[in-house]
Amino acid sequence: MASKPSIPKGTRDFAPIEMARRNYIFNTIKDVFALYGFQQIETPAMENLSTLMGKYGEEGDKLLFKILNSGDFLSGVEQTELEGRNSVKLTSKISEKGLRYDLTVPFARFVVMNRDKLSFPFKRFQIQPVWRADRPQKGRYREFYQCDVDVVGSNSLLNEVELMQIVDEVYRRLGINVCIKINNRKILTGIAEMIGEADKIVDITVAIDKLDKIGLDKVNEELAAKGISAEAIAKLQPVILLKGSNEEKLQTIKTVLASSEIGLKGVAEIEEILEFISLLGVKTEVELDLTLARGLNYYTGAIFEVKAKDVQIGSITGGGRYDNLTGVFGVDGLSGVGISFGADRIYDVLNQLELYPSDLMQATKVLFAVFGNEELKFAIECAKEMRAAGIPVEVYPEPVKMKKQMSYADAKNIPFVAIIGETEMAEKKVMLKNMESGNQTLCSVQEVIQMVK
RNA sequence: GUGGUUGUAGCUCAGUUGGUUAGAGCGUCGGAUUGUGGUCCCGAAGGUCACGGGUUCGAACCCCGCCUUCCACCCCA
Repeated sequence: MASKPSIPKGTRDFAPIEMARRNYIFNTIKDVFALYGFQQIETPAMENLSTLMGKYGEEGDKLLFKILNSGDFLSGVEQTELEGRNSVKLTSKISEKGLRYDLTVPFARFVVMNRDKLSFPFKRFQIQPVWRADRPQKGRYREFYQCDVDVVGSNSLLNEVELMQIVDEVYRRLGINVCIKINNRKILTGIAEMIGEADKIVDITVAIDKLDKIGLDKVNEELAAKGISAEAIAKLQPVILLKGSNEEKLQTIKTVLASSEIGLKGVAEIEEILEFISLLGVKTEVELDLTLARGLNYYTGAIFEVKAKDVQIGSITGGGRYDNLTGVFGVDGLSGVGISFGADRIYDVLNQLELYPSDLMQATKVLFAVFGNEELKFAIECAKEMRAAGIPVEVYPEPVKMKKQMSYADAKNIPFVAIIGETEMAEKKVMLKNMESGNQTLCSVQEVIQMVK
């Protein structure tokens, strides 16, 4: 007896209903991307480990899924190395490929390898699964999809503005109320300078990013634990607790950062972006949030995060500007800005709010139900004619009991059943039943096409 | 990676201090109805109680291990 089948921890199957919903999300996003001239690319599921290692920090390296070399993967390993039991060292000998951890690093690699063919600014989007050997939780998987959209090779803030228009449009189409939070890494850097802890910028941002979640006291505790001076923490308080409209916040922060060149640059960038946003009449609420840091420390300019207003869930979209995207692969001077839509979380939000269009699962329009093999032949000819007219139809493949065939149509939410028996076939017609009303009429295939179109 | 939690029919779950043959609802299949689904009625099939050890006369239940689920950290989408 075979044992019960299973799938690896943190992975999922997607049944038809889930695929219909996921495709609805992906298609909505793709349609909007296309409106702004973004082009789709794909990269391999696996990359060379040399491409991936060291790009996500020490923690990230641990979370990479590594692929065992093919064939006799131990052939190049000495006995002493095996006995040494040094996993990290051994890994590099027996594995040279890994599953991608995100879409940004493979994209940077792609840009470097194809820079002769690309014209810049290059606007690309990419929707593919990524893998992380993290411990799964609700809404956290070992295989999940990212939807990345980036512009590389342009420093213009117009790119930031376009990305926010895209966010605005995508969520308008999906019917989700959201708030876009923005910040700027340069402002954070300026703040760190002003409180005299410039070298602790990463620790500071990681700590204040948690304000929403753990509260002010815990944030201050964490700051102290990271070695930030009490004086610096005190100076930080007014910034963390900043309230009011975006204009008021900007005024306050300008005075705080008066002597920080980089800080004021960040403020100016935010001001320019907000100006465009109001000029374009973007309807989504845009809020300047100085506690927004996004742990990733490769951001260098604008930072975005999108939160659903009606559902308690983490951010559903995030991103920012990162200078020197391709520097690690030896090509300097290419700045990028991009965002990533969290498809799995958007899926959860749409589920909770029941915002899916009602006809998502209604693909087949007509089911042909027959009483015998002769009728079956007639049915497949009718089906061919209807498909040629662009109408999705199915033929029940066996002349089983009508009850069974009707149930099938019902379960699959097919709106019409074309019943064919001896009497119908004699007239070269079908008995078309409307499954919702229960009414049925005898009609020709051409008439059926007109009725269900 | 740390600490906790979960697993019983296809699904959602009951199951007494350890005691005969492990139950229900939904779903599936069949019948009522030999040309008609979604409601109602009748019936049936379906289980190595996640898996592997142990304790016991006896284990779904107690102990150990292991996998899985979910939760809080860490980190992150």
